[in-house]
Amino acid sequence: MKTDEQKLVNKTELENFKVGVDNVIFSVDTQLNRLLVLLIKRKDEPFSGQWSLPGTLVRKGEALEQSAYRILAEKIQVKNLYLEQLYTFGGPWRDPRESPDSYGVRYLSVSYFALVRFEDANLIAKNLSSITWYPIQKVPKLAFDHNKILEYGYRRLRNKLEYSPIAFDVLPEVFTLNDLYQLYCTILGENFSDYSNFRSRLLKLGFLCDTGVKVSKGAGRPASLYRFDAEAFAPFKDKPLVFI
Amino acid sequence: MKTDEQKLVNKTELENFKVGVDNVIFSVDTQLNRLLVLLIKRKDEPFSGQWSLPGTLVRKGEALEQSAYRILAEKIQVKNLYLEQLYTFGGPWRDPRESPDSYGVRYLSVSYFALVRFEDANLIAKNLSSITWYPIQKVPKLAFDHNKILEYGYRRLRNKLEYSPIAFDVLPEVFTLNDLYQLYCTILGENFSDYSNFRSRLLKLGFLCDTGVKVSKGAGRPASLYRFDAEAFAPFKDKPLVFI
DNA sequence: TCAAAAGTGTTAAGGTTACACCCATGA
DNA sequence: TCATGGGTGTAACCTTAACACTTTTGA
Repeated sequence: MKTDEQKLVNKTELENFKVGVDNVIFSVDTQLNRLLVLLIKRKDEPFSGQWSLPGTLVRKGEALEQSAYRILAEKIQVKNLYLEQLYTFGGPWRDPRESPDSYGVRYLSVSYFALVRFEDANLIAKNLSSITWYPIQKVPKLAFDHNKILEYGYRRLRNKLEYSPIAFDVLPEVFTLNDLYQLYCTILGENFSDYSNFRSRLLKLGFLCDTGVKVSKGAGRPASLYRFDAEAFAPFKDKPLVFI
Repeated sequence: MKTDEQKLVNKTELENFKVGVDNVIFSVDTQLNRLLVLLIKRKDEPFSGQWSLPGTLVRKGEALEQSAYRILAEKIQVKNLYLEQLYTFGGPWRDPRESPDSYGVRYLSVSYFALVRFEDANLIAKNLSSITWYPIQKVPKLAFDHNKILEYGYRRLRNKLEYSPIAFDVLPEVFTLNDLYQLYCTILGENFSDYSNFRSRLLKLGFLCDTGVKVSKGAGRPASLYRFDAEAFAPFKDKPLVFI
């Protein structure tokens, strides 16, 4: 039987942690106009066989962001991406392995949110049935608290898109204004803005430059290819800028 | 001498963590029109004697936010506050105790940002020279990476104030529109907006209700006391709302 | 020559800014 | 009666939203 003294000591005892990084990786399939999120089928316990966000535990000497890039690189080959820290979920009993019968340490998750270019993202997997792009509307029940993390990431994506130039990290070097508009529509939903108003707002900002090159898409007038001019954008950095 | 095999094993070894919570606690002295941040003088190694953000290590069974509230309650008595998670700093070598000669585990910090009502915040300390409100412009070099955390929190505070009703968590139950304006001025700097425009914008939104009660401040016309009407605000929740 | 896709222009409604001005009180 | 702080009004300007219209192409 424990004395009161012992109970007090137990109460103020520090928790030991393993730290994991979970990535919410988004991509936009511009052909089918679908917003996708990358999911992994777990092959180990806990939650073996269930879909989850791609994650990993942080290794000795590894920075958190480094860990996020590592897991990303293990799952997909990609040239262009945007990545930022999302939120930290660290309450007790997130992970069954916390049980004293198991490892007896708490599992904290630092989540990151990424947007990658769909066209040049190659999935890496021994068997491709264990990794897939899921349309955001069709995501099933995920392992751990990953549905909550995903929801959080989705909200952040929509906000970021409205007042940051992250779209250009994920579009090809040159793109038509319609490509850009479609990307916004896919993520924010139709009728977030009229095309012609979107167009004039973006052009007025002055950091999209017309390359002069035209590209034809079946019938209809050919579209100009534009380029994002990072230098012309510089003055807007850290300023509240609205794209929609 | 290590074999290549051993090196590889070491490389993929998981890190063990202690998790700390560090709070960036802001307050506004409306008398002197100063934005203040709560700092603690450390009395233990490492960085003994240096100023730091109030922080603590997470205990067994304790949620992160719970930990943030605990350290806050240990340092100040306060009735009204706003608190949210800020960012997680978890790179290697943030803390000298990570050294193998010391505890040999990594110290990760989940930071929280809080805004408290200055008037009813009583500092708790055995000796008051070890805890103090610092004007934001005069903050010295802090322990660990706390200056970086503070800077991050300061940016978040300014953003939050512009499009969230956090000011009302920190104002008295009833307040004059000038009190509100002064709060905004102190945090965002003068000339963020004309008083009369600020006034009409806020009143048009319709969630500030005039109590009819007047209060006099020396010479001059008495001001109406207003109350924040949380119910009338409800429809604006989760909508992008701009106060400035 | 017609439909499709790209791109331009117009207009009404509403918001923002920078003020000038009126009101109520204490000294 | 005047200085002080509170409160109202307004005209010029800018932004937004909706939609009509022109241009350039392939079939």
